[in-house]
Amino acid sequence: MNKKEILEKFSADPQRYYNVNLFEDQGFERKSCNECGRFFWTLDSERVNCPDHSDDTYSFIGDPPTSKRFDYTQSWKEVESFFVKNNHTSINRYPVVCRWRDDLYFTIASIVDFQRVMGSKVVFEFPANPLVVPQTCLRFKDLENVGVTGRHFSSFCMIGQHSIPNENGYWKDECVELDFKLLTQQFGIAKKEITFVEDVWEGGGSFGSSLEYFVRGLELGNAVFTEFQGDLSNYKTLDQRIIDMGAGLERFAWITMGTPTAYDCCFGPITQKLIQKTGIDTDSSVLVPYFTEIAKNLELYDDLSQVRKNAIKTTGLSDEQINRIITPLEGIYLIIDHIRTLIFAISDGALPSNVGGGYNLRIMLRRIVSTMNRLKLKFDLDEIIDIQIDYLKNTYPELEKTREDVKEIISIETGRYDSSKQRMQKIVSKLDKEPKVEDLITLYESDGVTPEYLKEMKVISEIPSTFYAKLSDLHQSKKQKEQVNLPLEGVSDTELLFYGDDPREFDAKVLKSFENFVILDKTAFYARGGGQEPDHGDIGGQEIIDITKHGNIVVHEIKGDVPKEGDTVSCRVDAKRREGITKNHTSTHIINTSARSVLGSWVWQHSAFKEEDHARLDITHHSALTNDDVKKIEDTANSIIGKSIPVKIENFDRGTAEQKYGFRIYQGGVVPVKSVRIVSIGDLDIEACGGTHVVNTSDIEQIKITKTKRIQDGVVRIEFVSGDSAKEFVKKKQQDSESKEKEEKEKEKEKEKRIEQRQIAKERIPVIAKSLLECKQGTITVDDITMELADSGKANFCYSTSDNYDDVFHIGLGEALCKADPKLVYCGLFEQGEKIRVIVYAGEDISKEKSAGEIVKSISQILGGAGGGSPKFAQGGGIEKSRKEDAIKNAKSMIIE
RNA sequence: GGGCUUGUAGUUUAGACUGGUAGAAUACUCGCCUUGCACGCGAGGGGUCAGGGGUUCAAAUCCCCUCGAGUCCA
Repeated sequence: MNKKEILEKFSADPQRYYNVNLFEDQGFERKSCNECGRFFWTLDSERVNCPDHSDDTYSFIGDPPTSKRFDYTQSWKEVESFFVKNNHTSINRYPVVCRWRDDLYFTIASIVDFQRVMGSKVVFEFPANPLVVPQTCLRFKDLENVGVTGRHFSSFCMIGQHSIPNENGYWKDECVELDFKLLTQQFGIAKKEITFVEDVWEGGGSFGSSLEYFVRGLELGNAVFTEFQGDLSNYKTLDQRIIDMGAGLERFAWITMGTPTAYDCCFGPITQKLIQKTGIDTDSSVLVPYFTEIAKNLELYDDLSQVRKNAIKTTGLSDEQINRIITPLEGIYLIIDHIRTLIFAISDGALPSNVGGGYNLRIMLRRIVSTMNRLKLKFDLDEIIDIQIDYLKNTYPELEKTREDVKEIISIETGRYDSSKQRMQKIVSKLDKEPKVEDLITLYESDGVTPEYLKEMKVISEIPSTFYAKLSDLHQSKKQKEQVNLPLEGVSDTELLFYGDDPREFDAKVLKSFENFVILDKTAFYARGGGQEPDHGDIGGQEIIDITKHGNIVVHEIKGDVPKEGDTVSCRVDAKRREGITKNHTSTHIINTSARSVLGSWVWQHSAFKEEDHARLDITHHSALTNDDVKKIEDTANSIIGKSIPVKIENFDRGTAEQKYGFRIYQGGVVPVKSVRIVSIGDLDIEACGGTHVVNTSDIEQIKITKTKRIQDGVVRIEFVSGDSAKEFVKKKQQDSESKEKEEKEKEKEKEKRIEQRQIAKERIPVIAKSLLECKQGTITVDDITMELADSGKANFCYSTSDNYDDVFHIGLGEALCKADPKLVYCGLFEQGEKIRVIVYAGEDISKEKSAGEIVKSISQILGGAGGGSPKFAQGGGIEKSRKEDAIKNAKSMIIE
């Protein structure tokens, strides 16, 4: 749908869409901008242009329009007290990690808090009406702008003012009046300063008119009146109209403070502290005109560097001033902003990683580190985190709980970046020529070396324009989820017996049957869902293959013939299997909470799988688990079992459950139902869960973690067994460890033997060599070594067939002998296990004539094997031990001839 | 979920394509020289080549599996 078309339509009928009581009462005039033609409402008779094109745009910098000054914390207190005074409920912010919506990773607007997706429809659930919320929102679209433009943040506080027009709530007139009063009465802004601009908002299949309110060119808020659904050619009024007013808290603070940038007044004491530390001269006669120009120019150019260039030109700043003041300030703003976002994200359970939204967090941390490196800033990140949390907890006290966890994650991630940079440098240093596009893609895909980094390191001068096109070609294959369409129309919902008496045997009426599928009026068979595998059993004697849930209808797939519709069938659930699965399911909850308490608050369930005899739980965690971690988690889990805690199951309205227990309940993901089933193990673990559970933790008897594995960056898989399976596993493990111990002892012995052999070689070789060489002619034997010496000028031959020595000895002896007598060929044959090995050493003078390699080849062949090597040294072997003597004879004939 | 890279003394690594005695630097220990304190010379200890399996007479090297580290994409 085209936004422009809707705006044209709405602006053509201002009486219907935009004129609110306030405008009538106060005498606002509706005008059209001389520059762009957009319609706006003002009390200022001299104003001719819309806020984007007015002369007073951004003139609040250095000259705020209010007599009062409010920083970030105070601004919220003002907003909150105003709305509370006017019958609004102030509610706590929702997590920035948007766990209640599958299609969003982070919370991007305050209205998202109250949106729940049910099927393909978005419904709104408000815990109060009207309400106001200081919602931290994360947006990564304008990351390049952060720190530079003076007003872009990677996370910001959206003041959400929401109302449903009914007996409690209100519609347009009251909304705009409240916003006007907020600005004029609470913040003391002159009425003439406020401009309302006509706009529309559309998204998610619904749309409505909106009024954006500006003061001196700064958009403070946007009141959206979500009213219609459908598209422009065919729409109808929503059953549930909604006021969605979102205002930027940072901008409220900024306009009252009039600082050069919004960053100067929104981060608390940390900004000044870092500026002092760096020793930047914050001369307002430089900063105020510069940042005012930046703010004004931002809309004029697409390219940020152009905006910057133009502002520098207009304000006449020197390169020296830019390098000394502006650039370091931009860096400081970026660092503080990014850390604030990381604090919120990590506190709410997100981890920097290479997947999904976690990648944005990793990028931000890397921007922080590389900015510090580039500007040679030496900041203590822990200190920045501490000061920021100290400040933020005035508004968000919950951040205190995760203070240390945030530091831990950031320090781990910083370390990872350092090592990955070293790696990148190493890879880059190995490049011997300028890489082609193909090489760049390989470097990027396999080694994580970005072309930007290569450009920075001056390996390439420009990023080839075809790079991104080629890259995206490589990743175009898309997977589609298989969707099974079953003829389920008109079938009524299945009564779920496993939430009630949960019988193992029951009779039920067949509502529908087709192919291999049976639908009953009620069932005690658990259908696949929530990571829990389906039950086994039989329906009317026919074995069940699979059970799935389609909406509220349970479909059983069976082997063999299906019963007739209308029949009553007797059903039996495989009790043993169910018991195993049930224990494993409750164990999953127990391990999840144990892992969280052992590892840290960032641990969430990523996914889970429960079978009869084994189960696995994937949790979010930054590193692979150590043996110590595993042991602690297991011990914690078993102590929970030991405490015999009852497992309580209650049903709640979803909104109530969220408010009461928080978003920790969504461990298993979003629950697309109005009423949630809350499974709680004391107050240790509270989750929304539809699975089957034991009555008391003691029923599980024992939990044993069998294996852990890092399955992707930021996710660790824990495989475990519980109940009888755990007992069996422990027993088997003990047997294994006994046999392993034996094996290890043998290994140890072998090692000792080797050391002993080495010692023998060291001691004996010089003695043997000496006594052999002392003899000038004939045959001599020392310690099983036989030497046959010929007249000078001919080859000398020395051999051993003793098994008392190993390879180290033979090599050592051969080397020693050949060094002393360059015309000697040494040949060692010895048995090693099932095989026989040959080592031949040839002296310097003789090796050209009688190559060790050739000799070995020949001998090995006789022994039924093969071998090879260099002329001076070679080795080989075979399997025919009995032919040892033949082999020596052969060698002798080859050498002496 | 898919792909790719990678794992060798305490540390940095060579050797892998082409299977054949695991080598160097640095640190460490000892000795000599020197006695101006990041010097020179010599000797020595230190490696389950991530683990397991396979092929082979022979595997750090080739193949498979597992584990760890890293990275890109979805």
